[in-house]
Amino acid sequence: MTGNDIPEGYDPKAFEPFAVTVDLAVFTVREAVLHVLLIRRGQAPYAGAWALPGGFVLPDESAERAALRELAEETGLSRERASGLHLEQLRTYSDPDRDPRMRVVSVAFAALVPDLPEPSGGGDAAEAQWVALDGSLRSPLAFDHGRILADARRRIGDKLEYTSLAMGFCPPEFTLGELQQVYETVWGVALDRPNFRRKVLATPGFVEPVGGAAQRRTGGRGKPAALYRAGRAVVLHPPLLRPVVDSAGDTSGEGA
Amino acid sequence: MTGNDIPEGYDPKAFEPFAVTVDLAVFTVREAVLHVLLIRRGQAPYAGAWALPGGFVLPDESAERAALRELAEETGLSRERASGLHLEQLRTYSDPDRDPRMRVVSVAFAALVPDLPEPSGGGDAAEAQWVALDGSLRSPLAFDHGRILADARRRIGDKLEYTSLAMGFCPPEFTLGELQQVYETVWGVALDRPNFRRKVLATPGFVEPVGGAAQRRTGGRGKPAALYRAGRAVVLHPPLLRPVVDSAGDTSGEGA
DNA sequence: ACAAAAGTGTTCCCCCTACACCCATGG
DNA sequence: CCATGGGTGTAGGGGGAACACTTTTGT
Repeated sequence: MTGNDIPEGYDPKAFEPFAVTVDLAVFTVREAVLHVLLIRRGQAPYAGAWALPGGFVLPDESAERAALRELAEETGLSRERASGLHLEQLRTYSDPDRDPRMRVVSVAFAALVPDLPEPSGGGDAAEAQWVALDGSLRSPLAFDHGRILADARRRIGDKLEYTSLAMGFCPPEFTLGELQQVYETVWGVALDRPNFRRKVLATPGFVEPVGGAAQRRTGGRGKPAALYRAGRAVVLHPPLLRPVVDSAGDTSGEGA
Repeated sequence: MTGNDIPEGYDPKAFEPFAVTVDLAVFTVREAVLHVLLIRRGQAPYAGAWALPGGFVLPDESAERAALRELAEETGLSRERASGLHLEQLRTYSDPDRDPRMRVVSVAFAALVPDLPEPSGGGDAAEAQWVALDGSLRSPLAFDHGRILADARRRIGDKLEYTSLAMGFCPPEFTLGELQQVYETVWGVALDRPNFRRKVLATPGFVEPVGGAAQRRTGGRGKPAALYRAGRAVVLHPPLLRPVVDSAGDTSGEGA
């Protein structure tokens, strides 16, 4: 609201103070498995449990800025490199008792990073780790972070259909095979390669070929793939619809 | 984050307190024009300007609860009736100087109401008014509310494509013509009636016919239309794609 | 020579678009 | 009986799914 309905003579400090934080669901794809960056909690509450990285919003920064700062800290990337990553606001979680200690309102963000050479980074954050989302994560996350993570994962999957989001998981130059890997990993389905290729190339400016192609990347055999980089178009039209999956797929490991 | 990265001996009160508020973009369709519920500001800053209704999040309620409370207050509806309305969180706006007086973080919501018999409601809120979004609104909104409104409007338009959102603008029982009106009004395009009908009926459980049909509603001539009500399905699949509009349409009136 | 991965071509079918056409009611 | 809005039918075209096929590399 910002300004109306303020009772006369209202004093903001009369209210119990709200702490405002950001929580980050940072995703990457490593070896065809979706991973999230998590932190093992040291103190109570939820000592020993996994939690999403995050931190307080400082008095002079927006939630977006705080999220970017935290992203850089937790991944060990420089501010410049981090600002090139995809980072988007998810939604805000504000249940009065989501933190037993005090009133904390948290603005959740989802971030996408390519497979980093270093596991996490030797910077400020000590214990951030990539955790696979393949069902092996059994213990519930701290606070309402399980829900946040599930929401973030769903949002990412949905946006793959009609945006260039998937390239956020890729290095600056990538093959169409790598891009398809991302889709298959996030969605947990197999896609037809010829059709995938056509759809991705159908939207002008979605990906653009880089001239000097065919550098050998994935150690292996087979015809060397052409390299592409992300184009200007951020919306994929027509969208790349996810095949309907009747029942299967492992959505486990997030029940918190 | 909720709990990690707290500096040792951290005292939350050492931080400048954040006020947390909700802002509501409440939409309705009246006479084939999209309207928003706005409030004329009395005091500075932005005295005399239009603003979105909203208010503080109280210490013991979530943002969702606060939004519902405000929605009921501003529309004059009972809490029960209001809770039947569509109300969804949009995103959070947290620029440090979005309010010149103090640090205010606002969680924005979008709400949809059917065309109410009463203009706004004789309840608590004095001056809430429906304002047409047809380009006649020239003055910029207070604070960053112009941006919030634009974001809300875009989100609503987008979600019409693949959800049952449009029925939020309709009374409990409605004709397919009325439903089509909603789409055409929000999107600002004309749709082919036979095809609209088929698409809406294609998803089982999206709308369901109510037995005793053909009540005369819109004073008028023509064959009486069958009545439908919202079904259980909330996703429209396949989606009802918005025709590509090359250039025209009035998106004005929101530049703030 | 064979496997593996990239890339191209082609067929079939479904759905969407566009209209034409009938039905029911009010004036 | 005509205007108006509700409802059904149908021909045609575009695009996606499925799959066959060629190309280029490593072993």
